[in-house]
Amino acid sequence: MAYNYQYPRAALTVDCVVFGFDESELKVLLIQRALDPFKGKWALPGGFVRVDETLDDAARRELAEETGLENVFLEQLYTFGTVNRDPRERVVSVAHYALVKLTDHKAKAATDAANAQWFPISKLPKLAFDHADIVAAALARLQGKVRYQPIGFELLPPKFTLSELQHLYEAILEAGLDKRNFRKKVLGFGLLMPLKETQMAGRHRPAQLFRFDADKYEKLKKRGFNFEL
Amino acid sequence: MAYNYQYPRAALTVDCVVFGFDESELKVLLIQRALDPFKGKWALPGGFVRVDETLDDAARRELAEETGLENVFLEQLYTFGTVNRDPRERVVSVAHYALVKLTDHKAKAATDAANAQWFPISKLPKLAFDHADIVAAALARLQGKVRYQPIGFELLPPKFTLSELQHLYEAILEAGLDKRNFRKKVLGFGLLMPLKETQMAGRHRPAQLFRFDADKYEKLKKRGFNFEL
DNA sequence: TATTAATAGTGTATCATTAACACTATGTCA
DNA sequence: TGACATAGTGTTAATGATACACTATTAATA
Repeated sequence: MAYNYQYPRAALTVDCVVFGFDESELKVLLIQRALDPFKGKWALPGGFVRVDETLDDAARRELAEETGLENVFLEQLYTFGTVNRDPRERVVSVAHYALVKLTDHKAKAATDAANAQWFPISKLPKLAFDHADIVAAALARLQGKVRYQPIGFELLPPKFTLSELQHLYEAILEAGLDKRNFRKKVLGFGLLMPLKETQMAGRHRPAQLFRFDADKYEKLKKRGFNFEL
Repeated sequence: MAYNYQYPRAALTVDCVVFGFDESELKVLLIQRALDPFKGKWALPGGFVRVDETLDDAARRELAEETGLENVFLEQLYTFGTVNRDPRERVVSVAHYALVKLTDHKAKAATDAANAQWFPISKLPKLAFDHADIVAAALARLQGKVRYQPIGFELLPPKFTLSELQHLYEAILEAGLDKRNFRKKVLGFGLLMPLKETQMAGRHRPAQLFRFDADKYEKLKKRGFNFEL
């Protein structure tokens, strides 16, 4: 690898596909652009990487600045580097995806991120740049990952019912799941702790609440345990 | 996303983990560095991304320049962006991994890439920068990918025996496989075409040669066929 | 207070897949 | 022609996946 300063450099950004789950729908958080190009268009939250921060740090900083979100599940997805992604100059973007609990975010949404809005994944508006490609890649990754890693819990509140969990998986995988088989499988992992509370909701039988045991998950993961759905 | 030219920019490179397979061993192609830092140390082939080429193009160009390899299987792996990867300045590297048929490469090795050398994955020298991390990530990816996509053929000559294929998978997965179950499974995919030739090798029964049917694979892949090992 | 509506919760039987296992076949070389 | 080295081949048992239907509990209402 030779060093060479004579060439112009690409600009480096991070973009984030933020997933949330609410009312049986998978949603994505978008920002309305204030400046050209694509002024007024919806886009992914993101921005420039500073020379003194890692890619992960940059993604978290932009997320906090533009949406008020902090301490979320965040992973690098893919780096998008086609030459004309940006109409002005060469910009390479390291895309990430994040999973957030919508319940946490709702309070902050009004304050920090007036121009941020959740859209159902099936009804996204036209997006700026190649952001539609990035969302597609993120969804594919989420669908793949959810099959063998229990990351779905990042999208649910700390206490949830098995029905809510099943609806989440059905929304992500875009497929119906058998109730009995689903419960058998997820309870079999031993990562769901039943709480003493139940969730009362309207005119029907209340449901058992569970929480996800993250400590136990970490221990089992280290032993190479398999969480394939 | 706001544009801002006032900050210094990170330099952007690509690096490639090139895998090969020979004599029952998985190998990685390394370059001996001619310049400081890490002068004389072994490193991954790679270099700067130009403003008028995609990341994929950059990786292929560097591979051709430094190792003489062309038309190889190449995929983006992960982008490494810790702040002090490079002792001189901020450098973000988009890592790729490549799979090559060693038989193809051997002829070229002497001419194009005098300072390139294959190392068994289990006996790598100390590497420059964070290249050891990159190799580890590439190996993990290869091990994961090989379970559900028939990419192993990229590492074998066009004609190969089932024993060679099994040894390859054993080398990648670092695990022994049952001969009968392995043959049953891979032949069951219907992607291996038996040739009329056999491979004579030394003092034992000659083995049936096969070739991988890439066209058939593409067709089945589009229909969502599952190639899980 | 009996009925209805709405979701929670539960078990079994069949089918498909995976895992374990050992011997015969065919060539070369001494 | 016997020894050696690798190729090639099926069956059984265990495990995991799939398909499937009814009862239980609550709130609302008649």
